[in-house]
Amino acid sequence: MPELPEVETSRREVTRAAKGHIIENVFVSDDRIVFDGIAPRTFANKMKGRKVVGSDRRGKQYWLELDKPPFPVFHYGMTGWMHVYKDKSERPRFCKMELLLDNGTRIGYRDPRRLGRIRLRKDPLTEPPISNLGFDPVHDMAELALFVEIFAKRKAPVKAVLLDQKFCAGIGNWIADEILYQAKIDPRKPTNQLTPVETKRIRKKLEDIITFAIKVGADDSKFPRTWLFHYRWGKKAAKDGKGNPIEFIRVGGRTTAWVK
DNA sequence: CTCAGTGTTCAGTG
DNA sequence: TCACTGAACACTGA
Repeated sequence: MPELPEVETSRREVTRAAKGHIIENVFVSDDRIVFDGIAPRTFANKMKGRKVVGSDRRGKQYWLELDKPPFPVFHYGMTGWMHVYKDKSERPRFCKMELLLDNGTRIGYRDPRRLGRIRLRKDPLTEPPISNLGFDPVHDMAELALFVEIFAKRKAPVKAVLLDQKFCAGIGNWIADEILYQAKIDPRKPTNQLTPVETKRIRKKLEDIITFAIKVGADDSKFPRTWLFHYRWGKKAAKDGKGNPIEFIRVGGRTTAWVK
């Protein structure tokens, strides 16, 4: 479930569990895809004995700050998630990495589809992939002027631009659809054809939706019933909260739910 | 058995 | 170089 609010919620849970503790042991699976640019064993060796002092995030990427670099950077892909538990027997299926802390807590990264990535960086903010990201709505929310400027230069469908992490870091498929549904804008409309008023609505909804989703810990049962989110998953004859039919089309290479 | 999926990357094209 | 599009990646579950 990992878009910005889900990743932020997970980061907070992991940080709460790990901050101030020493990593006593590390389990790694021999997965050369999920571990990107580093051998799993090397990763484990670098983590062992380190103390977790904090964490930070940009877009869908976050990292743990240790008492000395390099730091582990996590990206959940489509199916990655971090689990916190006490007993080894709770280690999840498809576990790619597990940190054992000095208080017995275990933090395990699970990723069945293996589209997530674990990396090691000395200074995550200044190195790829994070250095390639656009603004983060929580840390560096862009001014309206920047939205207008970038939208004017592009002609891709507005949904495709919202999904572009070089524009804005953290938006994924459901948030892009939610923004455009609430802003009442056709996802296929090229950004260079949006009016200033439409652009302003998009910016506002983007900020509101992400802020709210984080506030409720990305618990979708707490999302307002007016949000498209609750109605978009039933593929057949889906209707929104007002009974309007939801259409499913393909935009930006993704299934897109919207209401005319 | 087939296909889509809360994401990213890469090849091909303009 | 850049922007854009669509396929590829890898695997589960409907």
